[in-house]
Amino acid sequence: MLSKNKNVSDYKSTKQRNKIIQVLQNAEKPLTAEEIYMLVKDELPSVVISTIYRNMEALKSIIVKTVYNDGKARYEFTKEKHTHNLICLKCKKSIVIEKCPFEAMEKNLSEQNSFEILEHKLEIYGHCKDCRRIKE
Amino acid sequence: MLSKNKNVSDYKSTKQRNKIIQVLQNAEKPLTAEEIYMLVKDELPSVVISTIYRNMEALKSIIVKTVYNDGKARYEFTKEKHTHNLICLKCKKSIVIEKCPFEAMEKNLSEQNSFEILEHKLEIYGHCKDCRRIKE
DNA sequence: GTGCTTGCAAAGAGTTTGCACCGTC
DNA sequence: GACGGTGCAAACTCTTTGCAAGCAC
Repeated sequence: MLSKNKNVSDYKSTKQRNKIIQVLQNAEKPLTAEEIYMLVKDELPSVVISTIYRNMEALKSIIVKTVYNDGKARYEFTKEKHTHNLICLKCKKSIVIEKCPFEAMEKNLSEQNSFEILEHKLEIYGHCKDCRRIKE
Repeated sequence: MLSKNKNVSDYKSTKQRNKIIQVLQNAEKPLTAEEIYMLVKDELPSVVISTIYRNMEALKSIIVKTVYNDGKARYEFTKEKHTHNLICLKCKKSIVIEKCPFEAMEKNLSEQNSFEILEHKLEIYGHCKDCRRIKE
């Protein structure tokens, strides 16, 4: 599994791969392998979950993997624009924040700590507008 | 395993528990269960890793669990003061950021999205001062 | 003594991998 | 036709759980 500097167009187009990409494009939140699997399975009943995992690996260059605190990885397309999400703890929906709240601090932080910042991960958890109305 | 509003002092003090707490206190970074296990094992060779996991659960109220992108959970004491870390991708050391870069944005973000923010997770990855000097 | 805690073994969940067949280019 | 992709089954890693014995209070 060595990276050979491939880009996406080097890969074969299969019906599984195409459907996986379509599922991710239509997703309104990052999806778990299981979720992608179920959605792909709707149209291609014979897929197995290892095909999902192998494609996540193959499409690595255009997909971001984030492991949440429940131990499950979520996958989504890399945004052209760097964004973060407000993640609802009840309905699990996620709201995209266009402006990265962290950006402004990054330079200072980097200088103050002599630390070369390469990437960061910010997830914000709470209750969305809809779920705040529901008394638990 | 229902929470009965216990606090830490409700729990029995065992040599395993005490050693685990000591290990976490001396840690300079959040530790995996495996790392805690190995350190505890040095003094109590008979411990098993399930004891570590069960104590992480028991001490939940004073410990924060964070799952990194490698799929492994890390545990550390909850800081009185909310902090974040600069995590070095080479040596894995982590540098504490006292001032939360996110705090200032929180109120605005919450209002703009009608989202009740309950918690957030911010991890910053890069290379620390020491590791920047080393050519890979 | 009671009930939480531990050690041990086995089970679970999520993810990865070996292998033979299949499909794309 | 070559080679990457897929289905299937088994393996692996991290974490959780049932049970009986042990230990703290």
